[in-house]
Amino acid sequence: MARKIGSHSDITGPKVRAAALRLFARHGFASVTMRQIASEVGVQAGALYLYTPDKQTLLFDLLREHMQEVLDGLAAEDFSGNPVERLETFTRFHIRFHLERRDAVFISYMELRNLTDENFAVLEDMRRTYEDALESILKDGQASGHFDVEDTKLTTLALISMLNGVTTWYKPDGRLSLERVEAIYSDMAGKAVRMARWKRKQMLGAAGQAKA
Amino acid sequence: MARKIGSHSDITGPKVRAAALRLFARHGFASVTMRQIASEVGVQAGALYLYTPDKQTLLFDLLREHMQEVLDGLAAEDFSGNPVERLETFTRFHIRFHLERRDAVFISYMELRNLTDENFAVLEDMRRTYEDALESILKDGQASGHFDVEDTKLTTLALISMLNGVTTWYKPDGRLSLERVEAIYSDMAGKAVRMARWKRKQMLGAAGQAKA
DNA sequence: GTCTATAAACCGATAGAC
DNA sequence: GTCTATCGGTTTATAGAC
Repeated sequence: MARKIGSHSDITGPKVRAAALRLFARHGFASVTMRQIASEVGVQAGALYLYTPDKQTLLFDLLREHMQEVLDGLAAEDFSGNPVERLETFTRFHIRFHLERRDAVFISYMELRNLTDENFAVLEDMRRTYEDALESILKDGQASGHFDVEDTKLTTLALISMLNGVTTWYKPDGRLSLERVEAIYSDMAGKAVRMARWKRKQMLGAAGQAKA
Repeated sequence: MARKIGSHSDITGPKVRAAALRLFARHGFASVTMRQIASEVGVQAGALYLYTPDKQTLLFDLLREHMQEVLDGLAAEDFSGNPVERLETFTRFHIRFHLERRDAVFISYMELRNLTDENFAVLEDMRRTYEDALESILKDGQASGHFDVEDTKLTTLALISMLNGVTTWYKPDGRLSLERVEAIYSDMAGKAVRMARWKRKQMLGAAGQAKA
């Protein structure tokens, strides 16, 4: 149980990542210095290199960790139900989960170009996996007649952009509660893709005529 | 008409701004050096200070110039017609105009925090003016019964986020033409805010009953 | 595991020659 | 208007003491 004095690897490590995440989001990767991060943690700059081989890898690890959490969180959601319900589950999950990780979301969008090509490719794959989850909902809804979408890929990107926007203005103690924001966005997303009632009736009518 | 040899102020000035815009968008303000910009233009680093007092002012001038162009462009559009038509005009303008200025759009979103508080406030005012133009369309449509929006401010931000997203993935020689992208986005925006037919009928019916 | 000290390079901005 | 040279300060990363 005895721990060597001066050994804080399992404490300092997470503190380094947390400080780096916050500083990168606040000031940008390029303009944050290793000395700033070290100062935030309460160690000297040289000590940081016990926890990361270099500055760029520190950024990459933060972004990969974030994307993995997003994918794990999505996998833990309950996606039973029809496409309309699944879309609501997705939009509510996305808003809630991303609002809790605004620093990481911001960095994920802005600092990708500070990565090497290989590191970028890894994150790009993870992002695509996430987008595919939404697109498959749209495709299913299109097939079942719940949705009326011209282009599922484009619509996927449009919806995610819309949902991401919430991270740029939402304030936890602001005018609207999280529940209300989730509801409004979820409603907008639904309306943007759902088949209109009159159009659905028209199609059902045409199908009936075809049968008769 | 004779021009002093070595005098290229009216040529080099724009070249400096163009190079800075491209480099800032590509690599981020903080990681672009004055020497890189100078090299791109074909002069030495010291010569740049004939065209800007310092690096930060160079960024600010680029962003203010961009926002002014956006506001001028918007003012030149024809906003006659009902709210549904005006919303389409706005969305198509936004997509077209922003896709032609992707570097500036990207920087406008990411590099605001590298500005002084005063400079930031100037751009924030201009941005708000632009958002207000969209919100007034939503308010008018809400009043006229064309739209069914829970919160015009939030919806404004959501729509602009959605439209901005196009700049992150659109490729001029991609699968979809600009016209088609404009049409799909405009359609999605319209559906997201428009009053459903059945709901409008219900309201008109209720109004009729109230009269009787 | 953290410190101090330092290497090697680079930065923004300025001064003065032409 | 542009150049060269340079000042004063910063950076990432490493070496070695404790």
